[in-house]
Amino acid sequence: MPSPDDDAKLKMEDIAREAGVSIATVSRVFNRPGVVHPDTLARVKEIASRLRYTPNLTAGSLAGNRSRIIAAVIPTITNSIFSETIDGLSTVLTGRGYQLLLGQTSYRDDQQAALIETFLGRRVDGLVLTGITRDRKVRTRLKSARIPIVETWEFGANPIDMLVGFSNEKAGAAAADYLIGRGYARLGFIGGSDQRSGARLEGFCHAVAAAGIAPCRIVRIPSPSPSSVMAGSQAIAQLLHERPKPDAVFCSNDMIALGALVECQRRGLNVPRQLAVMGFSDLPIAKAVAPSLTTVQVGAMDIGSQAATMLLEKIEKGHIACKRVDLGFSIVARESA
Amino acid sequence: MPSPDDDAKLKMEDIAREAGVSIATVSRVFNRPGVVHPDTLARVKEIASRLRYTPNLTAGSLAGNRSRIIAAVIPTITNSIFSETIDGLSTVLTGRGYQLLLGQTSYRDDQQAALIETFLGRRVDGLVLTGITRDRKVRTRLKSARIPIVETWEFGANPIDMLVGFSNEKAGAAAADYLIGRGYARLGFIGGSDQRSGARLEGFCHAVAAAGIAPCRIVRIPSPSPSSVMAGSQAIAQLLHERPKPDAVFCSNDMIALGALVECQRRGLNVPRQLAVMGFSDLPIAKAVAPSLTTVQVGAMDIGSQAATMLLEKIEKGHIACKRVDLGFSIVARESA
DNA sequence: AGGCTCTATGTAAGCGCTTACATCAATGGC
DNA sequence: GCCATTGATGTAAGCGCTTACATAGAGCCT
Repeated sequence: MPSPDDDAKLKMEDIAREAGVSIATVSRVFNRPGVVHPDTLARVKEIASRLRYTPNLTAGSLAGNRSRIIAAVIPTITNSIFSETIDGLSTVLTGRGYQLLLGQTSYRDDQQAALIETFLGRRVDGLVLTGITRDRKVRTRLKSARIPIVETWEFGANPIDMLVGFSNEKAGAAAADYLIGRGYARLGFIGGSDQRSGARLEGFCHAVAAAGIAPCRIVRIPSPSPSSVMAGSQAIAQLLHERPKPDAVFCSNDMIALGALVECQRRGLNVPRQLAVMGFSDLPIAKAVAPSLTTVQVGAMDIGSQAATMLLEKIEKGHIACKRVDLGFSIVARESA
Repeated sequence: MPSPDDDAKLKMEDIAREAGVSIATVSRVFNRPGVVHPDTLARVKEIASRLRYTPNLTAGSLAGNRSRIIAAVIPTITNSIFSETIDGLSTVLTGRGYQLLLGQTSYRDDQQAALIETFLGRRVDGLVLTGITRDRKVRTRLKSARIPIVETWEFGANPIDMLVGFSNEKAGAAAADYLIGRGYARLGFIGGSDQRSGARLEGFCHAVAAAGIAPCRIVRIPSPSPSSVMAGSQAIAQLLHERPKPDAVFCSNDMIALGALVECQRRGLNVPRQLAVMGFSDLPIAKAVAPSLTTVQVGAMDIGSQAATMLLEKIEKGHIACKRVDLGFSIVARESA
């Protein structure tokens, strides 16, 4: 009968003894295999795997002052756009030997600050934040932490460190311009109440004003919403009460737009003839519904992979050529608008 | 001009010196505030916050042999059912002072094994796995790791440690029985090719056979599918070629069902009159679409929160009363079937 | 042969905490 | 008044690694 927890308390020392080398050499085998003699390398590896030894990464982190952990702070993972970003992040990180620590804020600033504090205490090697952090105190704290940080999902002038995203304002304006260009003249907007939806709304309204048409009708949904789809249906119902009725509506995400679509169908309204509906983010579902959803494509997953790539470059090289990446957006014209 | 990274290298020693106490006392202030004198407690806390001291959790983990990190391994975060589970997990863990390390397998067993190995090296306090692990080697490794482990999304007899889920087979059978009870007699099945979808299919087919009706038509979608919705549309198209045509179809998740719904709508087929469609998991969207989706409700988020709760109980008390929790499922009858 | 350089490995000093145990003063029972 | 008890704090030994520096041998040049 083998010891019940043989591998549990195995340490480098045990491998070193067995292989007749020093602890340092075993450490090198795992961290810089290139510098150890091929024979030694093979022997140590063989012994380690035979004994089922797994290096204690916590000890390694402490001694090496490098955790190989990246933390990401997002509003909520249940919003598909953020899970896409996390997917992109996670895939790149895992491929490069890093792990992902995940925190959700539920759109609450105090939660965000608390999570950041914990992650800094954990001595993560890098941090991915959703949106641009505006809180002065948090910004200061983050800057003095001196670790690579990427802010995402927005684009602006003064990131804490690095930035990957796009201009939500321009995207909102582009959506308005697209609708106006298609001949719609009574535009509605349905959006969340977070910062980024706000920016889209702003851009949207500016473009509407610039085109000299009537100001748009607005419905905003409280941020931690149980179901965006349902909220979208309700919001469109509200918008349809207005006179004159809107002939097109821009929704600040695809799920809301989907809710709008469904509600139109339920009321027998033809989309886009009687009401055009436009979404935002181009989730896989946008292309699959009928009528397919005209939307603004923003590469949610790319934001994640790009953020990971930048973080790793900065961590490993110590500096990075381009701190701000504008991934842009594009209008995907489909059937709904 | 303040030191540029004043808080970066602050340690307990600095706080202890400033407060005129020993390091041990500072440690107690953070870990067992109850045992230190109220005056001392207040003084140390004040100094720590004034100096912006954050304890190094990595050092704490090493010394205390407790990381306060739980790792979760899921196939992919982009599948809503798993992001709901992660949401449940994350919310409970954060509320109790734990962090979540996330890993995606993309439905690949080698990836799963590699992730588990890394997480064990990280000395996580607990592990959440998706599905029941069948690989002998991995099971052995996991058992000898002697940390609390919860397997999820299935229910069976011999978990590695703990288990929270439901019987996919019974759920599949229940879906078949429901459809049969509603008078449908030519049943189709569309599902993923993972273990759990397989179990649902099995239950479904058994129930169909038991009812003495014709065996069901089956379409299986390769597992890492870019879009379940699209795949659902394509699969239903395939199924509609069969003769006699199915009069009802059970989809192993709501997104596939949604794709089926859309395709029916596109072809002008009335749901449920010409074809009944039933989903699985009861995502928020199921209730919101038109026709609303009849589905099997399984509490994806509850699986996460329950897993977290069990893990923490076992970690903190050392044992747990009930190692296997069957969350069950229920049929939610709506318009589509 | 002496002195270089280069490669492979060993030595040992931490990394910043936690915690068992020791200490000491105050308290209370008898 | 003495001793046992309790509460608050200090002492110091690690936790399991990484890494700067030291060492030793091999190969090469002059």
